[in-house]
Amino acid sequence: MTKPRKTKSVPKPRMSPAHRERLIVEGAIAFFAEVGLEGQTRELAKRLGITQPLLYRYFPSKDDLLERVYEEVYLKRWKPEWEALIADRSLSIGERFRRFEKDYQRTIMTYDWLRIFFSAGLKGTDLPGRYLSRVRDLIFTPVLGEMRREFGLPSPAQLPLCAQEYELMFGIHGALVYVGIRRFIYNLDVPTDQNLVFDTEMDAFLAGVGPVMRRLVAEQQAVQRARKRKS
Amino acid sequence: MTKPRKTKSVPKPRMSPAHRERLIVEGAIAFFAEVGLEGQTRELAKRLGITQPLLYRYFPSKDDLLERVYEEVYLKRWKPEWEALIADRSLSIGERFRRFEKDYQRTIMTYDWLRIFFSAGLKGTDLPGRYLSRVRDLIFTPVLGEMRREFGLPSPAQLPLCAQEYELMFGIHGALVYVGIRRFIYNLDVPTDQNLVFDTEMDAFLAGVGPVMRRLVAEQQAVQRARKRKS
DNA sequence: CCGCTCATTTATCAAACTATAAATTAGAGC
DNA sequence: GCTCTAATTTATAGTTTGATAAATGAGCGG
Repeated sequence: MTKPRKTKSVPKPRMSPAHRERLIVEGAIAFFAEVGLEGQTRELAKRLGITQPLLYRYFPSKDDLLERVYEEVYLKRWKPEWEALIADRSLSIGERFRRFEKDYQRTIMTYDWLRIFFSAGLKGTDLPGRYLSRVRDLIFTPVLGEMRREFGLPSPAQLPLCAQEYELMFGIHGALVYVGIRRFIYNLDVPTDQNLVFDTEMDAFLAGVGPVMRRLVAEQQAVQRARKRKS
Repeated sequence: MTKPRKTKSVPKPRMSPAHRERLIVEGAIAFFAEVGLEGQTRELAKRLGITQPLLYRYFPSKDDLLERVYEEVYLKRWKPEWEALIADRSLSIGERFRRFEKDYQRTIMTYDWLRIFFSAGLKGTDLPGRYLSRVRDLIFTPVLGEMRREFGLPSPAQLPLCAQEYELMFGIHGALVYVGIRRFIYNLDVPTDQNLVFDTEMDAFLAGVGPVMRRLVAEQQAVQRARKRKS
């Protein structure tokens, strides 16, 4: 048992604005992830051990604080090295994609990342849209191009990537994210060995993607030829 | 332009409790799906064209109304015929599973179903957990059993289904649900031809699942043999 | 150790929240 | 038509919300 302190004895260290701001942002990430974006500023302040009006000295409004949270969680955690990895032809595209998804999933599969992402989506924010556009343009598009190459199929320049091919990418991506959804959104137990789950999913995907892409390309080419014949 | 009505001329049909209750429940489903479960009873009443206290004549509290919404959307939309379909050996298990997922996804891939499901999950409700347990026990378990059979692998009675095999099922399931997530939670455009997307995903899954299950079973058997040798 | 800056708190507002009690009135049964 | 049940509204209590203004006091520079 600790010695009883004098009343009101809690030490109140005065902080530099920079330090206090960091504490608020980090506290806000944990707080809004847990209770949702409708969480109340009073409750957040209580958890931070400060008063609620102090929040408004650092952020003009609750929405501004939320913007800052998005920036911190989604923009700052994006790794430019991912794009380089995809382009590295010293590995097979299957292996490159496997390594990318492994690190990517490790990055996003957190309580904070997933719960705030879904809360923002439900709220109607354009955050998920902007974020997934980036994934599609910077990752999926080059991956599909490399797969076309490795399977001996026409390059995207010769035969544009079709929606179905993108859906294949979103499919495996979604299958992997779904593990995190079950864990952090649905509060379910998922197998402890995430790597094993990951590899199993990825094996099944890589085993199936080649034949399906071949078929899709063949269908596209048939459409093209039919069109040419007509004109 | 319509003729100006007399003031207060809006006709106020008095409804039977049963009818009014239906209107409230259906309005509540649409309302909470759109604005989230924190949506306010006043706003809901306004949309229904009734006053807010009237809601409390039909439901003792907001939480009771929400419970009713869950029941209506999740329990009432479950189709017992799904379980029969899976058991029907006049079709290959691949075809049975394809047909199940096609109808299942058509059932759940709605604005209401998905958005309320995720809101409830974020809120901490056990709804997603209970619901997915049902899917696992009534669908995934028999499907995996049938697949073992069709691939000439040991039955689940001989060699229990392992977590990895369940993850394969959750994987394809998640890949398909992810289409709905992108559409209704993230507010993104997804390809208009849902059936084509669906078939592409399912083709890739069915092409890959056989080999992977064989490998998983072989690994399990190796573990079993090693254990037997030890004892 | 004095004074001033500014980090932080107290006090408070106006609006919006769930929920309840009492007053109203539509409409079925006679 | 009269009456009475109950569907519905008005009025309102009691909290809680995001946000602001004014008061306080910690701690640095001198």
